Amino acid sequence: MAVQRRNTHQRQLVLDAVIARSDHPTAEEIYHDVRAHDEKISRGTVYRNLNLLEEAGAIRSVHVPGGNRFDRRIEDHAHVTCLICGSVQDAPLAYDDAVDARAAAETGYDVESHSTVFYGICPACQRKQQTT
Amino acid sequence: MAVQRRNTHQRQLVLDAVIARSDHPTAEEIYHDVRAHDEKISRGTVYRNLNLLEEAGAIRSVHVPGGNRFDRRIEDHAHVTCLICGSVQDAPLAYDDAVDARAAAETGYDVESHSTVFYGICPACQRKQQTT
DNA sequence: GTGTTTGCAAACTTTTTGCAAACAC
DNA sequence: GTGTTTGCAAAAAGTTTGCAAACAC
Repeated sequence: MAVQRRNTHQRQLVLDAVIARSDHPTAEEIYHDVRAHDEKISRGTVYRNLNLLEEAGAIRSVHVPGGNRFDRRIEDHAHVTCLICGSVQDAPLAYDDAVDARAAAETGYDVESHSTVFYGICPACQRKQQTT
Repeated sequence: MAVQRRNTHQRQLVLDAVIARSDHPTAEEIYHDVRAHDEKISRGTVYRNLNLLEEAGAIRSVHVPGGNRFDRRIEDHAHVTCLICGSVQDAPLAYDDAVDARAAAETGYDVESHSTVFYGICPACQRKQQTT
């Protein structure tokens, strides 16, 4: 059975902070944003709630070089990340359920989903490289 | 200009340790394996060389929940990871270059490659769940 | 000989955790 | 009232770094 969850002020603030951003923030960035609304909330509470909200399916996280990023979009979708500055954005890519079954059949894993990350250089970092 | 690289005993040991494993080891596991051959090598040296070898293209790393894993296979390919124990394995999935161009066109990023990770439950963890 | 690399240890970053008080239901 | 959640602070985990000695070329 799932653990019972209570609706606390702090949990709502963390969820709101993730929803307010479209740029896939880090835990530290969420902590910073939440502190702007509540000077007393602690880092531990932010981390605990990010993990609980992810478990509950209210938010998701993206694993990229440089750490974990949180995502308000909970449907399956791809991302692109910058190899220089680490920025993360949504990327268009049709989600193909069929490949999950194929991967399951060939690996023996009970596959639930998949995630694709594109690696490249973001527009801002491209401009900086040209200046070099 | 790329930094000049010297062929040290320690660097070779780290590379050999990655090549010797097919299970996508963590940095700590590589450190442990290398220590079996050289009691004096330090953690710092292992981390430095893993990063240098990855930069040089001799090995790759996979970013999954739970941390970074190293991979002796340097060609593009997919992975499957266990949501319970964190194990990582190669997964069969045709690598499609065309999607990189599409992602680049729609995001403005200069996309170099992509990586797909399947999430699921590995055979061993499936068996443990049945016992519950 | 020159410049890179190593071992060591300390520092840093990020995340988790124990506990008593505060809070949601 | 009962059991969850919070803030705090410490600890844990993972990785990086400064430096003098050692080493590769």
